[in-house]
Amino acid sequence: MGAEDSIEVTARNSAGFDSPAAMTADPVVLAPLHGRLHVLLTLRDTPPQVGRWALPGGFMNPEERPEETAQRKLTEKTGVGAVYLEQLQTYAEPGRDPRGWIPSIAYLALIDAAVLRDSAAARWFPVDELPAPLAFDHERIVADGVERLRGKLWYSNIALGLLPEKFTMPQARRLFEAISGVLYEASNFRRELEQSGLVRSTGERVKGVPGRPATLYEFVSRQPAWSLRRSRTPAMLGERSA
Amino acid sequence: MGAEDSIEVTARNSAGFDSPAAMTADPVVLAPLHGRLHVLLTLRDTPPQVGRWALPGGFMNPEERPEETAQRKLTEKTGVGAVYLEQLQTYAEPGRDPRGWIPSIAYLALIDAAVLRDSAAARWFPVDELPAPLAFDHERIVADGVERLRGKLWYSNIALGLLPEKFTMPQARRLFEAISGVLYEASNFRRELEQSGLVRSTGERVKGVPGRPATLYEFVSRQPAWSLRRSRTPAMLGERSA
DNA sequence: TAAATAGTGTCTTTAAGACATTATCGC
DNA sequence: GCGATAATGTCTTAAAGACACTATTTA
Repeated sequence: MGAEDSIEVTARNSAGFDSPAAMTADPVVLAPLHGRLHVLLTLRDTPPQVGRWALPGGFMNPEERPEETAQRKLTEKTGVGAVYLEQLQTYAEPGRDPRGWIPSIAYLALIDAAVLRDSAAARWFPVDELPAPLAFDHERIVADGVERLRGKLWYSNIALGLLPEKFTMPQARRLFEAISGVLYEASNFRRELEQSGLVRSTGERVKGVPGRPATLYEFVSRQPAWSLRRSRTPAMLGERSA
Repeated sequence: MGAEDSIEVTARNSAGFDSPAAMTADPVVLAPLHGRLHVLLTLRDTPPQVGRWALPGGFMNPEERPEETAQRKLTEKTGVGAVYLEQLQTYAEPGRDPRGWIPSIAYLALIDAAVLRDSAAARWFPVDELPAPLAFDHERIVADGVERLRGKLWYSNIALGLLPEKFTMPQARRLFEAISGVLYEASNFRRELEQSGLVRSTGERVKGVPGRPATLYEFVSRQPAWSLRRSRTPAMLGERSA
């Protein structure tokens, strides 16, 4: 306490009960850079915890949908919007913020690495080399965000939005490798992505590079939330009749 | 507005900004009953939306961890604790609560059907036959909870906590069927559960029932969050070296 | 013995890891 | 031609659906 007492914030509602002092939206902004998964952090320059790296979040307000707040804060820091945004979890442990009762809704946000621009306000860190300690409980939030992305990698098309309009198979593979931290066998990777039906060859080829030129692929559709890994569905047995 | 204006609640923090008027924890309490998945709802008896069925939630406070609030509210309504509790999502759309800015943290809670007791304050409804309309956005929250449970059914041991100390294979199978709404082929189901290593035969048998007596099984361990479905892991290719 | 339910065995399809081989580029 | 990289083909293992058949109880 002591020094941080001065910044404590409290709130009461008009019925006379305690209410949250505020609520923040904190996006875990992830992007693959140099073959590794990175997270965007900002250096805190106002109390509390000045000098620590933190998620690029901000306070919410009653008129804005929480996703919009997360998206807006993110655009303020990076100049670009997220390719993908989904709610992670809400962190509301007592004492997580020294200022008082301030729950945080965390978001998983993916950014297209191609449109990234450097920013004085923010820096990218490899997710497995964070500058410890992070502000508040942000270390745990980053870990949860990374876990969510890796968990959904093969069960949705979540990562495909990070690829450019046209891309090659090795390019897609390296993206998946950067996200998951695992190496995939090239021909098997190709087979799975082709069989998914999500992509289609354009017939064009990359040129000017050493080695056999790679074929360019494009997306059949950019619809969100498809499943890559299919499993067989029962034929004889089916939905239980209500 | 009009009639509901009278119950509007607002809050400001000591820094002079709007703050949430309150925050609620709303558990989606699920249990298999009579072979179907049911959800626990309470009838609202105070404004707003008196007479509508709602999730058995309540207001949070700054001193309590949000899971504790959810667990406590649940015990108040049912007399028992949850076998399983995990955070679902936070709902904070503007206007979701006519009283003002009141976000809700929703939880997925599973209750052991064997210890259920009837309660005047709450009733069980099949998840596909809800009394429409539910209060607030609770219909959507219930749907999200059911989806989460079904999604995790085969990728965790989440459902096994709903079985008694000793159980038979057909019993376990009917539980999975009640949750997923899908029928499983008996011998394949047995194979998967046996191969998972999560359960072990006790050698005992059920008696006094028509038909061949079923063998009783027990859990090897009750540790949470195991994975049932295993997939092969790459042998030659492995973790990327940092 | 008949009906009912539990349990075993096995055939088949297919997802997916491993890896040898071939193709096509720049230099 | 040579090194580099992409693409194809195929062998193998194992997960899992389908289903015929056997076993053991009550009535």
